[in-house]
Amino acid sequence: MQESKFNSYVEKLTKLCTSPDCPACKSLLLFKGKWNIEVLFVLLQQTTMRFGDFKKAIPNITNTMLTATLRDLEMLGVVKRTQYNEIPPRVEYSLTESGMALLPGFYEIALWGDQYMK
Amino acid sequence: MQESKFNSYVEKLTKLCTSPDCPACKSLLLFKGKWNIEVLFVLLQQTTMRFGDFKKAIPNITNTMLTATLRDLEMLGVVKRTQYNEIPPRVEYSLTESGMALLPGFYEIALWGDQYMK
DNA sequence: CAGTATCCCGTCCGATACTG
DNA sequence: CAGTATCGGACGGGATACTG
Repeated sequence: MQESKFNSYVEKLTKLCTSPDCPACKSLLLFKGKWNIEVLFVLLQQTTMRFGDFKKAIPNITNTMLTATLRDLEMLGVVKRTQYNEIPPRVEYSLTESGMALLPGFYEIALWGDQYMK
Repeated sequence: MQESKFNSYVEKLTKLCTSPDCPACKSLLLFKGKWNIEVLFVLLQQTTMRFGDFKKAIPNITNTMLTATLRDLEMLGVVKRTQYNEIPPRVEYSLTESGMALLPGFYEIALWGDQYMK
């Protein structure tokens, strides 16, 4: 990476991140939970999923952790929960606009990993 | 974000992330430690820093955590540690090529936060 | 200056059992 | 089906004191 490009990125990033609790830095909350990214990732590829679908896609996750993670992602505004009042109950999870907008950033980070984490 | 663009991103990302322990997904290790990103961020803006500089820049961090974080980032290959055998001892930390290459991804994520985490 | 060495505590998280 | 409730252990991380 050439120096001028690097410096221009640093400058832009510095302008964005004015303090550890600025909106830009809050995006790190996404990475906090142990399961957040994995849950988000399977949802990215599925458009809409139910509780049981997540459990099938991520066999190691427990009920407790899956619930907590989904609630967390809902609070963060990246996942939408839709409940249908039927018997048996049906609940569907999908990405919000904000959730979809994460994709370019995730891809960039994943690309980096693919290059440098071999 | 339009659907075709979204789908093309999903496809590219899926190709990259074949399993939870593929190189691409290993990039998440960067976000694991509580202080990793903050340490990395101050280093981005400084090119080279010493132990004491970090402590000044991040007042709340303890010796233990700073050491552990720097070691972790060194293991991940994003930070380089250079020790000069002088009295008093001098140690300098700087970014590696791989560390600098993180910048575009970080910026993308920060941009997202700035837009959606208000 | 640049760290170790200990001690200790809170929370995260897993396992299991139960429910509307 | 889609969760809650409860318990207990492991581990991340803080505070303090010490060292080559």
